[in-house]
Amino acid sequence: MAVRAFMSLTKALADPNRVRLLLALRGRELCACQITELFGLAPSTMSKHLSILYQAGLVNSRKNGRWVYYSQPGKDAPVAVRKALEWVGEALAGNAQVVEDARRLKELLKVNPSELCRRQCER
Amino acid sequence: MAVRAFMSLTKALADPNRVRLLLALRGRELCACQITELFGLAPSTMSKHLSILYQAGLVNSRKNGRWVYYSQPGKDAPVAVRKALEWVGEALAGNAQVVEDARRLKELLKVNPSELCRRQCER
DNA sequence: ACGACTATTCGCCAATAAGCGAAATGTCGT
DNA sequence: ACGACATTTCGCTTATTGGCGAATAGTCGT
Repeated sequence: MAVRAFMSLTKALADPNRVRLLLALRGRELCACQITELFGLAPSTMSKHLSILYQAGLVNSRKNGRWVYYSQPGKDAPVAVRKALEWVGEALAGNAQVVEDARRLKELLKVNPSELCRRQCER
Repeated sequence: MAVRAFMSLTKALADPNRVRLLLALRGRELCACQITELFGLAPSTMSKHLSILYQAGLVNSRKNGRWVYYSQPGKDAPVAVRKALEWVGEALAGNAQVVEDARRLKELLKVNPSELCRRQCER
């Protein structure tokens, strides 16, 4: 693996919001607006984060109409990526912030995604 | 593990020089001046990099007189640290830049460390 | 105690990255 | 075709990081 490519991985992991997002994606895919709401950032900011993770190969994206769904890469992902996700997952297992994120996400999933987008527009 | 502590790991890995250094430390300890010479950076710059790696727990340091030796942490290191080093090592195994570093390091080890320090002063 | 020497800390500048809002892109329903 | 809507791109500001040289700290030999 080229150093340059590896750095896109490490740099992608060098931001708390992006790391938290990777953990939130365990076991489910999330729409961009759900992710944006979860972190309370501007949609444009979140989009940038997602782009960085995508470039690094740390998330997959799937487009369905106007919605874009992000998810963890599967078994077909490069070893370095799988290792990275494994490392992040193990290191932050049971972490307070991550647990809290999971709790808030659970609530968020009850709300219609369209409602979330509306909230973001009102800001 | 706290997110904050984990970020000190990921941020430490988010620089190519620091990652290359971690690989150079495999199997041997190196004195600060040897490291500085290997990367061709200013001593103060290298010292900063070493401090960041040390804070993150990714390197050990041992002081012997005026020299400070840096090395890979051992079995007693936290799991997250060992995992990180393992990940870096596997991802960049056989990488051209890393191999070249190893070659240059081999030459460097033939030179008396004091000579290296003198070189750095002349700059 | 003093000068030579290795490494680190400090102060500064340039480059990179995170954040936002506004504008642009692409998609759906009518 | 058009307006509403979800997301991304662009332009900008602020914060962080990497780099250097000068000054400081700590250690050795004399």
